[in-house]
Amino acid sequence: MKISRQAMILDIISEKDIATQEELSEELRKRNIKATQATISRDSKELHLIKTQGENGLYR
Amino acid sequence: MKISRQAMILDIISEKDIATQEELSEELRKRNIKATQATISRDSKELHLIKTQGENGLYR
DNA sequence: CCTGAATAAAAATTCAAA
DNA sequence: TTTGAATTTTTATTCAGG
Repeated sequence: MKISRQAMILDIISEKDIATQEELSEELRKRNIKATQATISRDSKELHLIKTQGENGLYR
Repeated sequence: MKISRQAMILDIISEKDIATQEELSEELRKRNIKATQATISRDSKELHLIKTQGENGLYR
């Protein structure tokens, strides 16, 4: 379900250093949520996530 | 020169809606500053620019 | 309306080279 | 140390389909 996946995404990036949507997909999978990069791209947009620049390029 | 190009980048994005590094390259060229996407990518990192998400995806 | 697979588009990086 | 050209990687979008 979309809402819970997006909530989980926010949870993940608040706890871990995530630099790509693929990494996010992997973390979701560990939590038994299956989502492709395409879906995460759409989620990122809806959640207004941004990739910080500078050394690491993490999602926030 | 790097410093003035980066200053110009900040100036451009404060005035115009810029969504891609190619657009930025074009705007620079209009101002007689030649820089490829690769260079702008590096500048973006140094300047800590971010792409906002949501409808437009502008640089800030 | 939501999603995945495939693809396109954009951004980051590598590899000379100045 | 900075850059461009080429390439790789990442992200956005298109195009079905559920």
